[in-house]
Amino acid sequence: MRCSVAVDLVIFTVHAGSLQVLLIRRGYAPFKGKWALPGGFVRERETLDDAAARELHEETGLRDQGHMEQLRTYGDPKRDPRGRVFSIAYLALTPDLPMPISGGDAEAAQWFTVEALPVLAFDHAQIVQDGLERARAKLEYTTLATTFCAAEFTIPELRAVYEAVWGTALDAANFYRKVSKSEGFIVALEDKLQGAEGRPARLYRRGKAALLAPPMLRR
Amino acid sequence: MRCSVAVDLVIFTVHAGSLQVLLIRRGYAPFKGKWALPGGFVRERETLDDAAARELHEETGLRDQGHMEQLRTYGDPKRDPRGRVFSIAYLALTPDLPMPISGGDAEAAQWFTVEALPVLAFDHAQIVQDGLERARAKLEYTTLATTFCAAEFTIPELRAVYEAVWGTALDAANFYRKVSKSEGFIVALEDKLQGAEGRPARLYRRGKAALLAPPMLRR
DNA sequence: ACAAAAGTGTTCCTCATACACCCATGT
DNA sequence: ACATGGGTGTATGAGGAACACTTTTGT
Repeated sequence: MRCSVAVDLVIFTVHAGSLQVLLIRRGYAPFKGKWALPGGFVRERETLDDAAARELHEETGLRDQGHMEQLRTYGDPKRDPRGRVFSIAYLALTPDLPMPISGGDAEAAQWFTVEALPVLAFDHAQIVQDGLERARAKLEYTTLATTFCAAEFTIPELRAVYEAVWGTALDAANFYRKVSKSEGFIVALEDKLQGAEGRPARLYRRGKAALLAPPMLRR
Repeated sequence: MRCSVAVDLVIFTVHAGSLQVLLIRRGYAPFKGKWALPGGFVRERETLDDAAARELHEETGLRDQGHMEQLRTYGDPKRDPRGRVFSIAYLALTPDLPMPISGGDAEAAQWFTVEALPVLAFDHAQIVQDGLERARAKLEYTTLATTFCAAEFTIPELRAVYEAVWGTALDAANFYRKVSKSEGFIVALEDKLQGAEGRPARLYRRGKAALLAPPMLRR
């Protein structure tokens, strides 16, 4: 069967207290001028993970930073007007970046708050939705929330990540206890973050644990 | 790029107190004579879900019974000696079936206990492993355990499913309470299962809920 | 001194675990 | 009667939610 295989990326970041996804404006048909997920075709000798990592690097300049995992594959025969195109979607979580590098065949690249997305090309609205659910679920039982933060961060910053991704308010006191007692989640540093209002918060680094035990549950 | 797209199925059932997976013995090269997951190429006008459902029906005779979901996609350039073949793996959970129908290009089809698998073709050992982990995790927070049971089942039978999939013993008393109090998980019937040793157990049917709240946690 | 935000103490409640015990059936 | 396994009662403890309270900074 004639077909092509592409990877598409749902790249999330937390910026200004809200969860944002990176979209590009398409420079060519089909859906020229429409917003879409960054992505591209898989090359001859490339694994899927490599293809996704390459696309992430082209769009954001990131390499070996943040987190990336396969999301799911979309293969409806009518999803692409050019013919049979299978898309393997990846989910990427990145720290708050300066501004996206719009390279390649995109007219522009821009971060959008997930609550206010434009109309998307192909089945990309569905892909973003699936990525959003995966990301929300993963914060519950993994330590991935820290990949949204810089190398050094405070507990209130980490809490802001959870609140942005889940769209809910968390009790600061209980969050503090839970996170600081969870084995291997975060490691305390000596320094404190100065300059902000109120009592300065201690700085932390990511711990080695990948799984959160006990998990952080949302209501 | 020249490539093909296939679906491969990890079909689990619980039989004789142990979790089993359906394998076929390959009738053609490559890996002729080796055990592998059932699967086949996706057709021209077929969605991925349809291709997986078709393969499931060909192998087991099942249609619209049990549960099926996409697992993940495997696309290493060297995973298939014939060339670039992407495989979209599906996870299927079925009730205890009579015997597999060995149709198509397989020499034989057979159920294997997951603890004693033969050497598998391609990267299928990895796929089974991933399916196993997904299935184990899904029993925790969904009601999918009932798809391993017949239409009518007892609570001890349901418990046996959990014990087989997780490979752990559960407290019968606590399991009973938890399962019968969980909203929408199972609905009680009037009948009881006769003929067994000890006090007869009441029969139940699947409830409408898809998610288990609160979840059933393994240690 | 006061506002603001970090961090601590404490109470209440839900739910998991463990295990003793009662119930209904076959032999 | 008694063995077997279904089903119930109940004590204990861990962890989540709520919120009052103390600490540390900037202005």
